[in-house]
Amino acid sequence: MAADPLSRVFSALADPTRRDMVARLAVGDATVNELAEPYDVTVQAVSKHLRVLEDAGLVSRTREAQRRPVHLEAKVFDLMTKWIERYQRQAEERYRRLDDLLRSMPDEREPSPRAEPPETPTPETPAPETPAPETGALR
Amino acid sequence: MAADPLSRVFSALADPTRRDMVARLAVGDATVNELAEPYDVTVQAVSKHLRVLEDAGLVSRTREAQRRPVHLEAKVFDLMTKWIERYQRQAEERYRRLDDLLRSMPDEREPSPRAEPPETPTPETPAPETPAPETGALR
DNA sequence: GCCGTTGTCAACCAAACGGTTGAACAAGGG
DNA sequence: CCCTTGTTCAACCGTTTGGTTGACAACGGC
Repeated sequence: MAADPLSRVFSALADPTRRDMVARLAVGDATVNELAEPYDVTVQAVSKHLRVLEDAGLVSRTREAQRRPVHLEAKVFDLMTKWIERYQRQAEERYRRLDDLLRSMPDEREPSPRAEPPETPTPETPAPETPAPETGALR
Repeated sequence: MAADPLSRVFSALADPTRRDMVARLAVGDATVNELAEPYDVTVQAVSKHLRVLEDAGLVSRTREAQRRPVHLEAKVFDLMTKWIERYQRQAEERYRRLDDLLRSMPDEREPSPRAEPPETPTPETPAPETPAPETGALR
């Protein structure tokens, strides 16, 4: 079972059935049987999927008589969006910088449209991962 | 190999090593060997990871002599953020509606903090998946 | 022209995944 | 009190995944 939370969330949403269940749960809480109804898999399989979603923190279950209503825990999404936005922004920023550079020295034999940011030709950059945020990433 | 693009992207980012490589590539393009250097796995393993990222559309490789510079294709992130935001919004909206309802009829024996949206008690909702966007999603 | 560098392909392996069936557990309702 | 309903646990099975080693293709430098 993937140790770090971010991996768990991404991994949980990597399955179309599970994404589908999240979509259903965004409409409202549901029981396991209700969730299983649209699919031609057994209830046990759905239960397993829910466990994955629960481990990822995307879903919570409360007991209510013999039923176990499943509830979408939407705030976990933030984990992903934060991660994604960081690198999206960073990539855009880099592109902008490169663009500026190419514009500022237009005679230099340009190294091809997509290249390293010149001030960091290809050095170590041993810890590219964001210092804290990423889980155990960097292993 | 996961058929739908969204699954491929989520799945590609479900691995910490691959997320790490994306983080590295946000800084600037890199060759396979450069990417492999921080890890104690073989170059072949890194090559495999890159293939996964490439299949997900997160990365592109161009030939440059015997080197194969890897480039981050940041716009694929939009696929995920769009999906996530939809359900995040939907869940918030639902919560707001439920909240309003509870406030508007304060005497009714409340069914417990988290429950179905009353106007949709637990009907079929046979196709919870977003009609178009999902799996065939944007594709 | 060969050699070293860079990267991929192929075959293999252990572990994880998504699914199944069958049994068990939990809580009401007759 | 048993029986039905709802859900999970356990064992098993085929496929996928992340990793390995070994061979080989492509190219540039000397």
